[in-house]
Amino acid sequence: MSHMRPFPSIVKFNQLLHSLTKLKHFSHSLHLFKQMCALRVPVSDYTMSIAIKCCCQLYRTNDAFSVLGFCFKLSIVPNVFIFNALLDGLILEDRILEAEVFFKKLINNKLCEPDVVMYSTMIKGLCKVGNNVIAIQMLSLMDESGCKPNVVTYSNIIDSLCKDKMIEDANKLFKEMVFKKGISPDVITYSSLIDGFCSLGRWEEASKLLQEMLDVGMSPDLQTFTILVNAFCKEGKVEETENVIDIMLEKGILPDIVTYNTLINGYCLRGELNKAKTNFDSMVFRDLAPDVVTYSSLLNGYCKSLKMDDAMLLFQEMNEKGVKPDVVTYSSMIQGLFRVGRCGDARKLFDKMHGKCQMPDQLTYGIILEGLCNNHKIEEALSLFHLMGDIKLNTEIVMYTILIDGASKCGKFDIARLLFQDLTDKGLCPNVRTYSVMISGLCREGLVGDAKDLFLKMEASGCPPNNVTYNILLQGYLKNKHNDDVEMLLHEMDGRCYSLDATTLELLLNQIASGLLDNTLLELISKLVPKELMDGPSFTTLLENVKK
DNA sequence: CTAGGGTTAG
Repeated sequence: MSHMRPFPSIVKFNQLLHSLTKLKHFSHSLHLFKQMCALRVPVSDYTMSIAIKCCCQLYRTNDAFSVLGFCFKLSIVPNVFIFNALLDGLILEDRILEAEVFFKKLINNKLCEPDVVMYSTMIKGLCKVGNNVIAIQMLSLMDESGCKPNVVTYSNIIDSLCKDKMIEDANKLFKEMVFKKGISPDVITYSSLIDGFCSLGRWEEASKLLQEMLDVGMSPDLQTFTILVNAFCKEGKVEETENVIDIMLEKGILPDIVTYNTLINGYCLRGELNKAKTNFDSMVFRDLAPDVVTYSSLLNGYCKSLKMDDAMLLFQEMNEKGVKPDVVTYSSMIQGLFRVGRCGDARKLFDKMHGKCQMPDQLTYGIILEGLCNNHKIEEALSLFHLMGDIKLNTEIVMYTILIDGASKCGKFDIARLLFQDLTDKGLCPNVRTYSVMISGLCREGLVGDAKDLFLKMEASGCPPNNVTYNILLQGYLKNKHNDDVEMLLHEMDGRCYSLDATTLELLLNQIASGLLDNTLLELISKLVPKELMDGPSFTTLLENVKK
């Protein structure tokens, strides 16, 4: 095309760039764009919108704005597609404040009339930074300014609410969309809600939605099925998981790499390593190449089960296959090695990740601090902590909590106490975990009175104890024979609708059995036992209907 | 020849 004179129509060039962009070959597309400019091909506004989109998708939004400047030079008037791409780029880079300023500037300077896509993009950005309330305000704002929201606008907010576990609000908005606005939900809206309900274990409602979809003749797609697979195998519902896969295949929908990764990860989290490995093998058999997520998930499964030799072999295999381990992979491996006491090997891998330019992040450092503490290397952990510098920004309290827990578990409660004092002096606020870990440490030392004082201080400090804190203190009372306090705490837990964890329950029952605790407590205790995981048959029956 | 929403890993 570049050798033809005159040049082919710009439409032909645009089609070419468009195809590359659709295939996500953004840099190639940009490369061609640059060549076109060098050849002085008369580019159009559409060409510019593609170039700008490519920059944005490559996280080079600043460059995209340079291209916008180039538009003015060429006397190309930027259109709403160009502005939307730029807005989306800012949001992709989490530059929400700049996005808002840009959005307002476009409106105030009448550079373009915001359309439903622009509003939806802005709403997506607000949701992304956790500003659901403002997002909902913008929803009514757009309505007032005569721009009708559509199913995408609503789905953006609904999904965000679901992710924040605000499922009731999501459901309310869903109803508003359907009944007040007459906008029909599509497969994406349903999938978001189903995922929301599933992740809260609310199977009944999830299945009702799935049924509703089927009733209106809408078929779940690959992503909907992947959502169901994710929910089922994370819960250990093996039969249901396999059922979903079978149904997918019957409907001619083939699992993709994400579906397999989801399966493998889900099984690994349940310790079902054989199932995970079987799925790993079958994805290879189906000609899907495992990626870094696949390997990291399976490897994490091995690490969590302390099968470090298998993990090492897999780590080797991924390197041989040319799949580059990333910070997640290394962190999993390091955690596993620490857990089996192979501190030297953990250290080697830590050095290696630096060598491969995979920089440890906050989670990695947390894993290492915990690993060092669990292997009685408190001093090393402390010096690493002091060397960490900026990396611990925003997570310093997390690191402190790990160290406090580690020190007191090693019997060095004096260090734990110093650390707790230190963080307070620095003006850091202990969170519920910090307090819980401290209370646990105090109880371990037999200082139940101090533990109780700290427990009471939590409420006053605006950081009320949670279910875990209660269980920790209760265990402290039980182990230190503070039986008078036990009953009171149980009543409080009942009042707060808290429940006993397995360890605390066992401790309670043992003490009752051995006569250390009064058996009249049994009635109260039974109220605090969490409901069994609901294995209602409804989901299974429903899956049968999906087949039809 | 145009744009925006849902699924996976430490």
